[in-house]
Amino acid sequence: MNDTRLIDIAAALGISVTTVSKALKGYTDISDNTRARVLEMVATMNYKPNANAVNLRTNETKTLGVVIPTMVHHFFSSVLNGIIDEAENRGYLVIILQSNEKYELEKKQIALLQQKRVDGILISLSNETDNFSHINDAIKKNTPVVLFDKIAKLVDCSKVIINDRKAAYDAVTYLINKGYKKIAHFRGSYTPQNSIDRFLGYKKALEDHNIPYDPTLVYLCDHNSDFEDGYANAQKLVAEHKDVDAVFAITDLVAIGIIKYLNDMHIKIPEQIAVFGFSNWFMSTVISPKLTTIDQPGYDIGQRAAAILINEIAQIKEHLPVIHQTIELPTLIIERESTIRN
Amino acid sequence: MNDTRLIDIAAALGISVTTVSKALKGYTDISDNTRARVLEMVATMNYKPNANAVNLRTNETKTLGVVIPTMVHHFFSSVLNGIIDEAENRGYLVIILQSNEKYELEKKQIALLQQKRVDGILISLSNETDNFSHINDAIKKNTPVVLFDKIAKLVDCSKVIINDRKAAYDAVTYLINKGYKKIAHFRGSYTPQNSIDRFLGYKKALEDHNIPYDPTLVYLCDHNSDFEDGYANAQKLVAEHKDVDAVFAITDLVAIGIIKYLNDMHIKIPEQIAVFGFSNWFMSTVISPKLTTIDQPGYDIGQRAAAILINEIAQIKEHLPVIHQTIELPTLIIERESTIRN
DNA sequence: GATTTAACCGAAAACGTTTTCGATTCATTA
DNA sequence: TAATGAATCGAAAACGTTTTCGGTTAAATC
Repeated sequence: MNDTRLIDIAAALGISVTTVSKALKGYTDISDNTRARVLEMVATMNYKPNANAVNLRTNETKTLGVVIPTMVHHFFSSVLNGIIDEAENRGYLVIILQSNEKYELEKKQIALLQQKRVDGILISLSNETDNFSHINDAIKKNTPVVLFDKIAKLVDCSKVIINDRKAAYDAVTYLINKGYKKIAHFRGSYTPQNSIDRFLGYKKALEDHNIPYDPTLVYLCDHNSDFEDGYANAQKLVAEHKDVDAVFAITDLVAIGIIKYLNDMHIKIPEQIAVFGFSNWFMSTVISPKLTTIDQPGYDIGQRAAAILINEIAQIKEHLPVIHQTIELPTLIIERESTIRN
Repeated sequence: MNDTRLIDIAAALGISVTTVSKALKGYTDISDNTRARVLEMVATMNYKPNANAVNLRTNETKTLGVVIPTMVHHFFSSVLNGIIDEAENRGYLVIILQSNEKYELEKKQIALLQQKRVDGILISLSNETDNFSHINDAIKKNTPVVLFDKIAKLVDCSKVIINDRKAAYDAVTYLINKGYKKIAHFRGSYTPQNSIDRFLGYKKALEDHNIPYDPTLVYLCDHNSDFEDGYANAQKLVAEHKDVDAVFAITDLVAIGIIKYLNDMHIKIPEQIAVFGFSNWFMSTVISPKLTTIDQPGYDIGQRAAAILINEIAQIKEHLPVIHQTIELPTLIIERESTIRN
């Protein structure tokens, strides 16, 4: 345990701890000569500041907290990637916690992060969460929060999202323009905003193109596994609606469940039923047929969210007013085999 | 910023900071009465200890550092899941850093973690890493390290791995027993231990079953994308060896690249060529045909690695001798369509 | 009644920084 | 020559805890 401290290099140089500290922090009342000597000794003694002492004194940790529903998920791991990169570039480290889609756990994780005194928190809400007092509590205590992906409009903080409603609208419009007449929607549970928005986009697109909205064409996927939800509901769909010719799924995984079932039943995609996903997972290029989907820029979302958070941290530190912003990142239709009829 | 401190609740109760602290830490020289009063006041004033002050005083951070090649990867996100769960259960938080398979970055990340004074470090080595001084340096400075998955035998620390050689041996033996005669191997780059071991397992299985080892049947996949490596090398394989009837791939992703190419060429799997993967990603149940593979218990690996690390931290703290252990987690053949001939 | 013992509490130091404020030196100016 | 100013440096307090060690009270023992 050869941790050299400020006092050690001060002793080695025969000067005071104050001078050493000041030399390192760029104070102007230190001569170039001593500064050079300090720098040299720091290098030879391999001095690294004790982060705990610095944190205690400066009252910041240079650490960000992240709470996501689950980490084993292509989209979220992409987001994390963006967060970690941006944070590291700006001198922050990242602590990651999972909510497992549970409200109580999400609440506990945020409390943990506050106790660790992270400088800011990034959250994608759990599906269960419909009470935001734990978030507001953190904000009130001066810990800036940025919401991403699964957000709540009611919370007063910055947000980074995609326009789920528009993306869904575009997807369904695409299907309509391709000539599909009877389009089903496999939706997610009722609380998450993006689940609601994608449904609304679906409905709006139908209405704008004079296709009557039929609630029996909407299937709810709110069990544990998106994949199995897709598979099971595809079975119901085929049984209940002989004449359906396309499905817009809330998730690639749901879509892949659908494809799986249709393949198993030897129902031709897209000749008999077309499938449209959402997220553009890697997997969707590998499945057969390749899945048409919406590209959701996970890395960018993470990166932007971290950037905004770090800026707000800086503003709070300088007692500047912080203006919350909501950033909407563009999505793209990725057209592949599952919707292209010859 | 209403952070209540020890001194605040001491003042509210008219007692000393010492007494409050002791009451909270279970010292026996505090009366039941005052302890109760302290506990109550702590609750009403919502006191949370300042982690930085505690860390400085106790010289520990209750934080673990993790360095992995990449986070956007099913196996590694599973491992992280296991690490985070175990850590949280034992009162630790986790800082995650990526090496992007670069030695220099890996080195930098470890230095960062040391500076943050994490209590221990978990690493899966980058493919580039063939010098381990940065790891040994951390160990020498009394920061325990546990290696997992991509390890180096030369480093003196605990390790959690699977028996790659045996798993590969089992896979190839399975193929041989199924009647496959000419089995190719798509291997990984030359430095990582598990790449080497899987290759050796492949070779040994052939030899033990009197099948001559043919180096031209071994294809190197060491580019950026496993998937594309698999696809490209499958093309070469089919061109160069008309009579190959099975491939053992180092990764599911490589295997899926192979499947993709064979599907594109309308080469029947497994009738013409069987494919065997490695890792049991979720994706392998979704591809068509479903992929036979080796199940690699990512979550368990992470959990065990974290558990060992935390135990070693405790032992070091109590000045007990720590005995490094290497844990080998069992793997399983998951038989699916890509190798089952009718 | 004097002494020991047990029960309970607090003063103070320590962890390693950062930062304020004052002190010292030396050259410069009136 | 005395006063001013610039250039350097250091003492000390502070951040919020934990822990050692000693002190005080009251009950128990001789």
